[in-house]
Amino acid sequence: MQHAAKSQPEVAMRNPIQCNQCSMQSICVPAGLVSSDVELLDKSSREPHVYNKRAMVYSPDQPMHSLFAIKSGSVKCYTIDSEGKQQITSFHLAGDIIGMESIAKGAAVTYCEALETSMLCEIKLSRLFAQNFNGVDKNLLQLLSKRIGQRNVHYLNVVNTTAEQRVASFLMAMGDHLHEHGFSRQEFRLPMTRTDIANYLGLAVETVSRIFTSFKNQGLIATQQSILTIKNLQELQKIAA
Amino acid sequence: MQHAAKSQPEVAMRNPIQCNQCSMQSICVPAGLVSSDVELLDKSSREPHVYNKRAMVYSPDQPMHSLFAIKSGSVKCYTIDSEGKQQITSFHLAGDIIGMESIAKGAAVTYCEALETSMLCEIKLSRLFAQNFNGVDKNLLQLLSKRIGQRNVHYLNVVNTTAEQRVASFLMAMGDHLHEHGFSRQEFRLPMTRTDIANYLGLAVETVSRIFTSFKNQGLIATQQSILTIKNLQELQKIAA
DNA sequence: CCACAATCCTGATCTAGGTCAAGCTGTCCA
DNA sequence: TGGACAGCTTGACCTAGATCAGGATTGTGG
Repeated sequence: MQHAAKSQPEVAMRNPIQCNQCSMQSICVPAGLVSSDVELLDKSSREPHVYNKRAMVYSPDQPMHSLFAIKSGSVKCYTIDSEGKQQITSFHLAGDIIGMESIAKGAAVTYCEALETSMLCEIKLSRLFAQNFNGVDKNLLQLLSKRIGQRNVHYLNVVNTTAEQRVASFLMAMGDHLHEHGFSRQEFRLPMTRTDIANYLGLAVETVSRIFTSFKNQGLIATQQSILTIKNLQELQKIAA
Repeated sequence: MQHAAKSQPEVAMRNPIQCNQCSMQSICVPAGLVSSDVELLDKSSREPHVYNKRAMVYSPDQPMHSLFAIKSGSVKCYTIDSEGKQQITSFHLAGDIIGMESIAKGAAVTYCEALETSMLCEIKLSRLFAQNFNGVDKNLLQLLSKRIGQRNVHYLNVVNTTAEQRVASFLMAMGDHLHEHGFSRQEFRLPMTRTDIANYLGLAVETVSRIFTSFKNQGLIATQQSILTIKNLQELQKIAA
C-alpha cells in the first residue's frame, strides 16, 4: 500500500518480484509450497497488474476463476442495491487475497475497485488445481476459513455497537492489519473517503466526521490530509471493545 | 429440522441413514464422491449424534478438526462479548454444514448450541484429506466460498437497512432455505425466540415483536405458537428489498 | 393440573444518530 | 492563479428505534 513510512512505488512494477522473493509469500496462496514449486506457477500468477485509482478489478457476474493478491495499494468491494446505491462489503489492503467469494459461482459477486494506484497478482485456480501442488488446497481452505471468521468479526463490530465503537474498531483493524504486514500500526494513510468509511460501517458521513473530530479533541488520534496517527492506542482499543 | 409439514423424528436416530441414501447428499461435503467412496468414510462421519435443546455442540477454543452436518433440528452460533453479552452470528437449519470458520485455527471460534432436539453428523477433516478423495477439496472450497458470500449477504441485510427490512429479509431467508431443502417456503416453525432473532438482527426484542404484530395486521404473515405462515410472499419480498 | 418462569406483547418516553443545510478546505486543471 | 468540484466539517433539527415499565400468554416441571 502507498504508505507514509514505507512505500514501494513503481520499481516493483518494472521489475516484477518473483514469488519466492515476494514479501507476501507467507500469506499468499503459494504459501506452504517449496520454492521449486513456485517456479511452476503460471507466469500470469507472478506478474502484478497495475490498476489506477477508480479502476475496476472485477464486476458482478464476470466469469472469474482466479484470486487476486494485493501487492500494493488498496481496493473496495461493493454491491449496488435495488435503488442503485453502493454498499461496501469490504476494504482490502496490501497483503490481502481477494475474490474468495467468487469461487462457488465461478463468477464475481461484487464490484471491486482500486482506491488508489494498486498492484494485484492474478492467481489462477485452475493452475493451482491442475498442477496439484502439495498443500495448496489446505492453504486455500485455511485462507477461506479465516475469511469467514473475519466476516463474522466485522459483522459483530457493526451489529449492536455504537457509532463510536464502530469507528474505533475500524481504525484499530486498519492498524492491526498494516502492522501484520510490517507497517506502522499507529501511523498510516487512509486510502478511502469518509463517505466510504461511513457506508462500510452503516453510518452517515456526518457521524463519522463528528467522531473523528471528537477523537482528535480527546487526543486519541491526529490527522493531516489522509494520514492518520493513532496517539492513544490503549484508549482507542478500550472504546472499540 | 423439526417441522410442521414434514418431520422425521427419532427413526433416523435408531437406524442411521447411510451417506449414499442421505437426503443431504447433494449439499454435504461428500457431495461429488462416487458412492463407493462414501463407504470409506469414517463411521463417525455417518452416524448422527443427537443434541437436546440447549446442548452445546462446541465452544470457543475447543480443538476442532471436523465439520458438522445438521441432519435435523437447528442451532445458533454466538460469541460472548467483554460484558458477557451473547451475540448471535448465525442460525443454521437442517441441511447446513457448520464449523467452517474453525478450520483456520483448528479450534472453534464461537459457541454452537442446539435450539431444539437436533441430529448432527461429525465430518472429520483428517479423513477427508488422508483418504484424498477426488473432488472433496474442491467441494469443500466451494462450500466455504459460498459461506463467505452468505455472510456478506447477511451483513448487507443488517447494515443500512430499517428494522422492518431486516425482519422481512430474515423471514424470507428462512423460507428460502427451507424451500431449498424440500420444505414449505411459506409455512414453517421458527425454532428461535424473538430475543434471539432481535440479537441476530441487531434490534431490540420489543422492535421485533412490534414488527411481527404489524406484519400480522397487514396480513403479510400469521403465527400460532412458533409456527409461522407467510401469507403474502410478494409484499414481504418487496419490504425486504 | 397447577404454579411459576420464560417468552411475548404493548404503551410511554428518550436518545443516538440520521437528515438537511451551509460553510470550509484542498486539489486539479484551464 | 483562480474557479470549480469533491471531500470534509459543523450546526440545528427530527425520527427510528432503544429503553423502561407493565401486563398477557405460554409452556414446563413437580
